[in-house]
Amino acid sequence: MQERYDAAAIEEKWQRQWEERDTFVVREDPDRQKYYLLEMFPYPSGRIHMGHVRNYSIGDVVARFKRMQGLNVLHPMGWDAFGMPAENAAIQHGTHPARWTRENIAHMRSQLKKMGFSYDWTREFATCDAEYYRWEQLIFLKMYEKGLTYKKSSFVNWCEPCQTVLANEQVEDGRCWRCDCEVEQKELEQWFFKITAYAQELLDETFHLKGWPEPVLTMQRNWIGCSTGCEIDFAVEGSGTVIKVFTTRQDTLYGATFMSLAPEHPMALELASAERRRGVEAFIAKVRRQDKTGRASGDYEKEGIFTGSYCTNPVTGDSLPVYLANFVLMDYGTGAVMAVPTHDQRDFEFASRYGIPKRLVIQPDGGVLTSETMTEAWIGSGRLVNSESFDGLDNETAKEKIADYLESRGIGRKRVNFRLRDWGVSRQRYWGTPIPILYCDGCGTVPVPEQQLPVLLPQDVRISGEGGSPLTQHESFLYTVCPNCGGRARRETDTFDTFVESSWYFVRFASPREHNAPFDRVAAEYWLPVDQYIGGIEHAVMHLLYARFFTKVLRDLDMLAVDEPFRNLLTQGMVCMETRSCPEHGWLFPEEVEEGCCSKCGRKVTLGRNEKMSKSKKNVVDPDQLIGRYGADTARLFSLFAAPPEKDLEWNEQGVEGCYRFLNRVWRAVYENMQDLAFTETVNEDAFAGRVLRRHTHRTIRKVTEDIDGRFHFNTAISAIMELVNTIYAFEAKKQCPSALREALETVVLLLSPFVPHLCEELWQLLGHSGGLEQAGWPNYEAAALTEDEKTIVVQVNGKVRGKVTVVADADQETLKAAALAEENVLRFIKNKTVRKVIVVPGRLVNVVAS
RNA sequence: GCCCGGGUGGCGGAACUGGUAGACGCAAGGGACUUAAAAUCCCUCGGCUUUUAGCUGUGCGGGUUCGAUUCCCGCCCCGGGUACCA
Repeated sequence: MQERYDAAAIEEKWQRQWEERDTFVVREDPDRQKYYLLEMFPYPSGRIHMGHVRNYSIGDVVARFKRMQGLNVLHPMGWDAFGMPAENAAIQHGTHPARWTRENIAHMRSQLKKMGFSYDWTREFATCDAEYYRWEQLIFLKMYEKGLTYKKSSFVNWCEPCQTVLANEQVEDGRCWRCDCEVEQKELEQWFFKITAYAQELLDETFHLKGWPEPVLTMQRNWIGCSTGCEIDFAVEGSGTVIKVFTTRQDTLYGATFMSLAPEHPMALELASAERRRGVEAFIAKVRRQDKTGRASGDYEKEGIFTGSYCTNPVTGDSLPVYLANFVLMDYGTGAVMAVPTHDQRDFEFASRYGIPKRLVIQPDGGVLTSETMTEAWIGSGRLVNSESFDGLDNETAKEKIADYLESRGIGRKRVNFRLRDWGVSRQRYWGTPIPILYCDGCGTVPVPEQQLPVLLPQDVRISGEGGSPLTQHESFLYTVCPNCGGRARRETDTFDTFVESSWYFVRFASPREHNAPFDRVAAEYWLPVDQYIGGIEHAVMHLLYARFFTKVLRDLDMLAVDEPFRNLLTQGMVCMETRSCPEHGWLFPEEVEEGCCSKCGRKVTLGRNEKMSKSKKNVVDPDQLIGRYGADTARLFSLFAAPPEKDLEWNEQGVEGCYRFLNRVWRAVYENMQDLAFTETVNEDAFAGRVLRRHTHRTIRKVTEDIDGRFHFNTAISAIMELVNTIYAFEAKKQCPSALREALETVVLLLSPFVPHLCEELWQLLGHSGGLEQAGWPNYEAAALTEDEKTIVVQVNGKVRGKVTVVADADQETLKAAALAEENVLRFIKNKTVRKVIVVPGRLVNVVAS
């Protein structure tokens, strides 16, 4: 055995062995318990960053742990390869998105391999493979047949000078990130998935996903946003039309004194009176210039305009002015809100601003509110007033009674409304899955026949960033023959939202080479659902909700008998690092800073706050350098030791140093004890020292097993192993207790192996085992080895620690109490006081209450 | 704005169900070994004080409790998401 720990040599050796022996290649085996472990696959941005290292290190610990426990572990990896950055790179550097993406994948694959992650690489695929996206097109066609996808118009961010649609992140303060021109809202016909048809089921199932973090479920419930209320008809005066509103506060209907509509409401213009029309048009145009995100998040001042029309409050008969208001969104409810200034704060402010009357209809218990003296809306409960026959009812009862009354009169109906909107999947972009639809002058919208799939994304395009998607100008792609009438047809040029690819990739991994269908049903039903899914908290709602939706769609298309895709979910925090900037050169990479100064100009560098690592702010650490200097095992260990998975992780180079030192310490612990381990005969094994070491060994097995399994407290698991290593170093009775020493060392190697597999495989072999770690299996602790003879109990007086007593481990309450009251320092504190009460927590503490 | 988290020494974090606050590691200081350095090993390490001990301390202000980092109420700050970044 070599004296020095040589990470590079060991890692290369074992990575080669794993590859040559297909160690992590799996297939379905009905006789073995399966375990499907999945980490969110990466976008191939160029190089892996510490967020990936962390995510995939976490996953690999679980994969290796479960394998050691004897499970049949599926642990695949692939690439979420369509998306905007590839197009941005094409615009900036002229590289074709396909080439850019393939090169990035090649580099990132080699980086992941150097980390020693235990993937079944035979299952790898990229979503930009036609062999993948063709099946996505097929699923779309099946959804189309079933009426789960449809077209409607909706608004997009539009930059007129660039002639292109902008993503929300490309809009900065309402301006285009490239040309800095004002962004406007443009109406386009777009494809949607009917996720709202699944709103109730998606919501109901959140109450059964026991393996998901509660905050994620809460976020999904709030996102789906189920509310029960009424749809109420308000007749427009002097016309035969009605405005339908949705409200959850029908108990305040008698207090409705105006109506507010979204500026995009289809009736907005027709309601404008002749003399107000120009003002209304100007207002609508103004709101269109406000970007969607900003409007929804209340960045803009709340304002509105009177249309000149009135509608009738169906219960009071009062005439209500109809306004357009920028804070009313067409996407929610009916796009029209009955406004009750006295009981809704937004309406209160709006009414005050525009001089609209207020009418109090709910009086809080014991309160004496009047509409004239109110300074804010009363949104709490109370009894109805000014509401005719409903006066005196508490408002919750009134909700029910008024809903019944509206239904009986035919002017309203009870309704459940979801905040969740249908999923718009059209993107006016090149680098995505083509939507398999044709438009024929004679036949209209025609789905591409299944046997003509895939609709291949053409490669011969130039991407300029101007004039929209190059597909709209690609003649041979654009024009084809209508399968119905044989006439000329034009292809859909929109591509899918990339969330569509990530909504079913976990199913494809079960049979990634299947050539006749999206997946092999038997394989998929063997592996699914995913037993443990691991990824960033930023995906808590959208990706995870879409994936759940898709799984249910596949089920209803009779393709897969699975209701929920992910049994257990772990959401990890961000990896952060401080930012650095130079007054001359802007953001700087860490390696561009020398002794606090910019390496380019020598100016003093300003340190910024800690932020999520991102290429744009250059606060990134390249794992390659880390692996080069310390090895993959150290990089893995540090990313796991520095913080628990769900918390944000702040980068700190010195912590890495410590982890590297620890691995050296483990290496030396084996190296230096090799001689002593050679003694196999048991000499005086019952010695007290040996029993103490064994107790620590078995306590560590229990602790590490509990920390890994289900709780993912890797940082404390590693701490516990460090403590055992410290104990081994301090263990003096090596010659007397060689088998206790061997047991302790081998336990360290086994427990540490999911974290630092290369080092541990090597040490396991050096310790004389030929079978490898997976064959060795995960150790079990012996309950008998854990028993203690004595325990130290804390004694408090009035809740403050005043002493400690050592008693036999199973001491009863009376013994504890007596020992506590006899403790010297405790006596000092209860002198001249009366003992009122003594609280005994067995095995922990005694608290003497005295006054 | 709305929804979801988080805030503990010089730093990362620990304390699992209300029961010793600061495990483990980093940094720092002191010492040993060495011609020297690296590596390694040992000791100290929240603050304050009258230092075998006491007071104080988990973002801030209250509350519940024998006892609160943990539970409740009200604030402040930071992070994530907010439907076209993935």
